[in-house]
Amino acid sequence: MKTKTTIKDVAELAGVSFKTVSRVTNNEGSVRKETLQKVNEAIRQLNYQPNNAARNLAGNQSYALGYVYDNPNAYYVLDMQNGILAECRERGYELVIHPCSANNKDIVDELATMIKRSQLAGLIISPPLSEMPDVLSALDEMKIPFIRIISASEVSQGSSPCVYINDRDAAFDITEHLIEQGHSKIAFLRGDESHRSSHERKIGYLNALKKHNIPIIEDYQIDGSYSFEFGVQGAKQLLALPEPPTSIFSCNDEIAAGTLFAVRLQGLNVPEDMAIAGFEDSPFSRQTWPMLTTAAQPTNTIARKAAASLIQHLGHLRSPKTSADSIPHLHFRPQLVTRESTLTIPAQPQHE
Amino acid sequence: MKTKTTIKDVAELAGVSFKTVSRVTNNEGSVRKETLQKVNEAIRQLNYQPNNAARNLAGNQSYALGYVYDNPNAYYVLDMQNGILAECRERGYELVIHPCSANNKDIVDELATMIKRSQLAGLIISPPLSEMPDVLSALDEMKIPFIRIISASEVSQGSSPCVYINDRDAAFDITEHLIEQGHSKIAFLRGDESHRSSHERKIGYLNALKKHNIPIIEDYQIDGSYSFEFGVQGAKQLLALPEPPTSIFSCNDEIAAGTLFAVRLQGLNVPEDMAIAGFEDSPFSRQTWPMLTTAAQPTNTIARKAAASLIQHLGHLRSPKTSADSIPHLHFRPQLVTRESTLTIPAQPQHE
DNA sequence: ATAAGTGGTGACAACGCTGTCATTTGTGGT
DNA sequence: ACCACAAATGACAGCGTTGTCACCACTTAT
Repeated sequence: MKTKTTIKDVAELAGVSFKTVSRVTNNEGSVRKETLQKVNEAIRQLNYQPNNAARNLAGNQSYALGYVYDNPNAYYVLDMQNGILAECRERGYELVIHPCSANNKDIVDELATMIKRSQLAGLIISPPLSEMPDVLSALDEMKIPFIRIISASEVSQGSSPCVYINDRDAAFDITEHLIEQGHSKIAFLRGDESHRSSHERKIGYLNALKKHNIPIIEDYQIDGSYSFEFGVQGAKQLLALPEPPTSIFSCNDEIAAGTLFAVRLQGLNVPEDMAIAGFEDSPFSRQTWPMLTTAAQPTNTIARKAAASLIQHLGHLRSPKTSADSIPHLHFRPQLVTRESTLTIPAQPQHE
Repeated sequence: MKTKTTIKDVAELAGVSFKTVSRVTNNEGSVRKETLQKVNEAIRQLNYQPNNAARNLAGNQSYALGYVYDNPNAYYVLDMQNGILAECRERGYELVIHPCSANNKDIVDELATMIKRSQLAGLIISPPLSEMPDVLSALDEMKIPFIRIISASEVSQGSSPCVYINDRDAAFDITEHLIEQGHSKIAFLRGDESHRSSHERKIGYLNALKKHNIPIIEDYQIDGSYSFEFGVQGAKQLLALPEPPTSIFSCNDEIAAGTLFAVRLQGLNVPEDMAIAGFEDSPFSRQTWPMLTTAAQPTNTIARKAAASLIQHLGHLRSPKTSADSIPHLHFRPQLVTRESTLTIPAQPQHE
């Protein structure tokens, strides 16, 4: 790794004091154009990279974000991670990832320790942790800035900045799509209790039924978890009903894959005998036969925007002159993606 | 975040000099038991966490590892990541993840910049980057310690420390399993050219055929990529042959899922008309119908061991007295997991 | 001409820790 | 009891930055 080039080497080459170099690297302003150019040239020549450790130490601040999650969905996590990372790289931040268990009793202590240890400047939190009141209040108390991704159809309990995912209306769209396909016996397999998304999606489902005056049947609604296994089990339960549904809206693609599995195992055809829809547009919704109708959300973009928003906020904290102190709220609504698993009437022109 | 507790606070409470506290936190030895207890007690009481920035700066070293990957398999990446992270947390290291593109022309520069920027102490590299000679030699030149996960059946080109995954013999096992099920027309769908694993698995496949004196048919071997789409396309190609195979060994589960999809689309039954095996034991090998026979590797454990090994090596670099300077080699052999997609003759007792 | 800014720059302390080396304390051999 | 030597501890100088404050060279207003 050659001999380390420090700020002083740059200063010498540029013929200025090392403090001036610091001014340049930090965009502090009040540097003459001429000087600025000399310094930048020197930086380029020496391929100088400020030492983060020294920076953090001297500035008593940190350029590291944390991503906290507890999510079984590998695709989702990786999408989030990559999105955040892209933004971090661009803005000169580090990313510390922190997988953890939401039902760990000491989750709050764990987070506190981790924030301290890694000297984090801010946190990005995805569901279900982002929806746990005790975690949020603890974080508030620690006075660590954070942004969270949550499932909600509208801005809710004021306080902390959020990225809102409108699962409710997206689920409404899916249900309405099933109705348009001629279904009135539509079942719903709900995901984890602890994820607000599962409730939101259910509300969307119910709203669509109500709007179209379709009777709501208790037996068609089964609560479970975001897993393949539940999809299998839920489908079996539905098929055993005296009057089984003709379509099943599963709360995510994993459940839907299980549903599909079980339905086909019974010798039924999809979508003719049973239409099946998922949610999330995870890769394996495209790897089933037939492919699954689902709702797509731009997870990577969501993550990037969340990170960008947080970083911007941190910047404001540092220079209190521009006290646009609040992080703006962001909204996303997953988009319906229709595929073979629900298309009984002739397919309309597709966009995929 | 309260008032920061520093090493001096601890020293004062324990009634020793702050250097002694440093000795304790760094396990330097030559501290009396009695003193050690006092200090530890003080650390506990104050919930003291050494400041990493200061540590790195003063010691001119770093407690951060990098995980470099370019892999489309979310489950694999996350497993690796979690394994490494577990070890890092335990040993007081940070983890910097670095997804990148192996066919990026400037990959070497990119890594150099990243290593410098994040002040990394060592690297963990997974395929296919871990198998690219130019990347390795560049890393060697930078003198950054690293450990890599590679596909190989035996210790090869000496140099840098590796974790060896014996894909070859595992593929042999799978092929032999198909043979035991009565197949002699066994096709092989190979994954990416750039992943050595795809070649190793093919060699294993060929070895098994040879051992059992089964003729090797060129048309049964198709090269492609580790993707669902290739599985679909490859299967179609095989089924169009004048004399199609009776079983297909797909180079990983994703390909196998595609294969399954295409085979069933043709109205064939699995495993009766066509047996299908995958590789990797990724979750969705359990989410197909029927479930896929595959080979399982303990990715999480592999990752942990790799990280542990690297960290140990870094420790040795610091204290050159114990100059066990070489990182030991580690070997893993994926294990055959038989499931319905290949079981034509009555199932033997299962362990899952 | 003189006082009062203002933008640009530099000197220097401080951040919390590790490395080095000097110093103190304890131990065993005589 | 004494010395020699090792073990335990402390004093202090950095590590590469940022923050603070002082300073200088100009303007601009008097």
